[in-house]
Amino acid sequence: MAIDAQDQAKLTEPTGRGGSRTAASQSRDQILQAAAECFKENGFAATSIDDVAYSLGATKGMIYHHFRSKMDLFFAVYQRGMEINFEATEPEATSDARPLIRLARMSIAHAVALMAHQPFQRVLAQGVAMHQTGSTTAAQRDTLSQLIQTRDTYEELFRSSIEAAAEDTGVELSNPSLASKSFLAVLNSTVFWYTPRRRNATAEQVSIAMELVNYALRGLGMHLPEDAIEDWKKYL
Amino acid sequence: MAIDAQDQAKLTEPTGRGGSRTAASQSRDQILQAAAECFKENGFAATSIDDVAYSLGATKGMIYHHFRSKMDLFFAVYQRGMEINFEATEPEATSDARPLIRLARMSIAHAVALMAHQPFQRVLAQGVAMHQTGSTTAAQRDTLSQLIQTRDTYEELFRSSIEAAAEDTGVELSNPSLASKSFLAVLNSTVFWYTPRRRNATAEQVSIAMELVNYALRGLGMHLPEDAIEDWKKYL
DNA sequence: TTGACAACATACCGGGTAGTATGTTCCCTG
DNA sequence: CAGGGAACATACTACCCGGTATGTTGTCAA
Repeated sequence: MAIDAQDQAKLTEPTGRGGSRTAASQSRDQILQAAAECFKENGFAATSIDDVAYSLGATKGMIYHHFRSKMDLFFAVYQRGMEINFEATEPEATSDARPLIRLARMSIAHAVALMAHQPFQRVLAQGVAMHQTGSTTAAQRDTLSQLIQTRDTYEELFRSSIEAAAEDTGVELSNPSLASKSFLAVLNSTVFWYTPRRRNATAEQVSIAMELVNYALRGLGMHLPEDAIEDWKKYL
Repeated sequence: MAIDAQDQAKLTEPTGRGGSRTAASQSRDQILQAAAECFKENGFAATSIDDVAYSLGATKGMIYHHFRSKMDLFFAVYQRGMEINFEATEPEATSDARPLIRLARMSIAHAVALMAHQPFQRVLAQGVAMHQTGSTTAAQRDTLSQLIQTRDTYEELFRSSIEAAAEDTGVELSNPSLASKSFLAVLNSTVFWYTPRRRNATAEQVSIAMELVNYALRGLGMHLPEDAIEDWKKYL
């Protein structure tokens, strides 16, 4: 449902003058960005629609023109966050490099995306937390389950990559499930403490990401190969 | 302030018949437990005082008889969580074993305590998140800062232990701050996915804790020494 | 016996907020 | 140049919830 709206927005993008985006699509993006920021700041429950609208210099009516409910808005932000993650890691994940190289590159890309789009990533964390508990209506729980499943798929991507790398490098994983959970815990840890510096934040983010991946790989009994870093060195 | 009330409760504990606790102290503990559970389930903002009261089979008046405000209740739960952590790790932290052994034992104790008292630990995470943002009044922000400082002290305990172990084992930490953050991220990761099984959860928890510490230490370039495990083997 | 206080329950108030209903403006199409 | 709909703003409602004020019951000390 949310996907349809998104696709529709993309299809109608080239409308208007000079190839600029549709007003609707632009507004929607701005709302998502603002909502992500607000949800990150105060959490879903403590954020009012008026808060989001105010941060846009708009009113509640504008938000409800684009989203049916507060939950819908939250779901859209969540999905956008997942899109960001997939777009960041997919190019590396589908490459035909050696498993360890692939895993390392995926991980760095993931860690960098995490820091570059912090608000959305925090919403992802909140969404997972919401799912672990109870989120009111049955329909919402259904939608949320679908979104969580997307996230599970994403984690599965890492898990299989980890196992492939383990096999290729001859490493024995005593508990693959726990190992991949720990692995991702390290990569995702920046969500809780990282806040971007002034300018040239990219260099900082890449640097941190490399250190984290280095740590996470050592935890698995592997070592970060030089080949995996090369593409990122230009950002430092 | 909250400490005073707690100490007072402890001092008056031996009152009444048969050495049983004061009714007040007992009620307070029950409230803390129930509140931790509710905050864990739905988060601070989405949890109403009525929710907590209902889960106790009591009413709002009872809660407000023991706590001035919802924030006060939250702070008390937070502090109880910190007490749990300190009590779990302090015996190991102050031992005179070799640094690596000390670090390993502290870490296992910490990881086990985390799983054994999950609701409180999730409240800790929420408290940190609250502090990163803005939490209304100045007085609250003050109190919260104090509590966060307690947590910082706790993390510092680990960081110094990590550096001591690194020096003792001749390991070079390229970035000690990042390393300790990653280290704790692994230990704390269970908060987001672990839910206790039926009976004999302790064995499961100890098992998971050992695997996590194993991973976290390898990330630092160290290895979990056998001596550190022995005390825990009796739980398996 | 009394009265004073702890430990609650009940009743109530006021502010905030999700959601809706109804304007208003502007652009695009026929 | 209608007129219809998209893209909002304004106005309003109903409800939830934090906090308070007040009532009720049991206990214990004088």
